[in-house]
Amino acid sequence: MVRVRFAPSPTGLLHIGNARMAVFNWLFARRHKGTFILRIEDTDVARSEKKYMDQLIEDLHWLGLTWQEGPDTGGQYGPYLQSERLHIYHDFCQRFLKEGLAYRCYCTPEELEERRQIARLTGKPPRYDNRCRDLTDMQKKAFETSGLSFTIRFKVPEELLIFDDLIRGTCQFDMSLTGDFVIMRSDGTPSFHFAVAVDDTLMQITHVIRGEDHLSNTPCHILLFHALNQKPPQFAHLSLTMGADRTLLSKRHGAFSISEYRKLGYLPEALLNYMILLGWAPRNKKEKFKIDDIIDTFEIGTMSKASSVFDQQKLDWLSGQYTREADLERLTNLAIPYLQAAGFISTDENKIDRAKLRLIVDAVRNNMSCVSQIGQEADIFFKDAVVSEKHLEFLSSEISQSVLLSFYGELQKLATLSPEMFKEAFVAVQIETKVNGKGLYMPVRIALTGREHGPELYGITNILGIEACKKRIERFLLVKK
RNA sequence: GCCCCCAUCGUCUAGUGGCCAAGGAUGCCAGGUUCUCAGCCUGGAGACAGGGGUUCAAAUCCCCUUGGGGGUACCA
Repeated sequence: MVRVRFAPSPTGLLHIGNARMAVFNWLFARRHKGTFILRIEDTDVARSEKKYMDQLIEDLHWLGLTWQEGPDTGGQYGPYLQSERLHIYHDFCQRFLKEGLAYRCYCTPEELEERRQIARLTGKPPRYDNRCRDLTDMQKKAFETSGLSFTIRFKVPEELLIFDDLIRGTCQFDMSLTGDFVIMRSDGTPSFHFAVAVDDTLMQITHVIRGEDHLSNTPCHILLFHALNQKPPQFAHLSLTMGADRTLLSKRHGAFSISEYRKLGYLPEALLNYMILLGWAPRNKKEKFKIDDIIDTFEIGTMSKASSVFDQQKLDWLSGQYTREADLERLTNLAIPYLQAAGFISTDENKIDRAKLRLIVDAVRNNMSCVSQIGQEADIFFKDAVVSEKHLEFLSSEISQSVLLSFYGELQKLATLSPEMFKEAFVAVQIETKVNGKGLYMPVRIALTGREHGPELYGITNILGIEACKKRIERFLLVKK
């Protein structure tokens, strides 16, 4: 039975890079019909906040991920908040101490820092020198009575540690370069390494899927698993995601938190699809897919070993694809808040003409890669054209005037204006004025929208309705009929 | 400095010794779609980091160099 976990620290908003790790854990669990667990690593009380945890859960759910065990869903291996597991780490630590696997270290952070500096300057590995490992009873007693605070360190054997990574193959580390590491901080909270090993053991994790940044922590964790009499899980270290400047993706690169993308109106399935594309390629080469399409062919071992650059343009392309195919009712609902914020429609849901809104959304969806762009695309339907000096001059020309006048004449013959009627009317205008192509459409387009670009004209007129069209044209008729 | 990981078009990738004078996607450029932008369709430019080996044969295996990334904490 496969059991995997995503174990974030609630110290900030969930980022694309981190979310991607969650996605692949989830994907792996689904692929192997296993259990996906959410565990919150909040032992760093100074930086952890409840609001980030809540946001994290919301973001993960929004992406469409679900877990079988977690702080919100419960489960038989809980609690799933490390801050509620402190006594567990404490007990294991006592056992380590009793069994001689760990010891108290009285070195102060300042001393350690100084020794690190010296090691670096002399070209030696900056490891802890294990000096508290073999204190004499006299020395121990002296430290005890002095009241100095202490950490607990794990005794690292000087051996060559070899392990197999599902993505990277065989990895080996010379542990003589590592030095005894801290498992309990002086404030009694566990270090990351210790908490992870204890929890992964107790929660019976079978596969640890995480970022490559943890690769060099892995030997330490394996040592701890051994000390816990636990067979280490299988490891899979995924390559990391970078920004355009090839540095690790971070806040500096812009809007990369999941909630930011949500606010921008990206569809979750598009984001999810894109995140999977980073580091993995579907066998059938179809880059736009539903999870169900790929779930049977997903093999974690085929993932890219090289880190990848996050490409906003490609995300926008994919997102545009999804936006074009999305259910119109859903898209319309998503668009409403943006149109309200722009002041284009009523904040009272009951006063919204939904039928008309659907037409508008449908008319402009081709030009959008995310829903927040609806405002700048759809404003032409809600306010009269603001015409520039240059356009005014264009509309005043003899040809433009003849087209506008002719079109206006056609409108007056009609009671309504369907796309078909519009096309017929334009044929009539074309015959009457002998103008065609750009010269024919552009005066009408600019008079109606104030822009040279936009959706198909017959769609615009259909949505505006005949009266509004007449009114907008009238503004630019120099000789009123 | 020390340790580890990595290296195919700008970007994401296919490629696991012959099917590769390297395929797809995105982005870019051009043409088409007899209104524009977008969309869609067609075409184009664009890469095996460099050097040594191994082999009849190397993008693929080995070594070195270079480049990138990560770690090196009482952060996770």
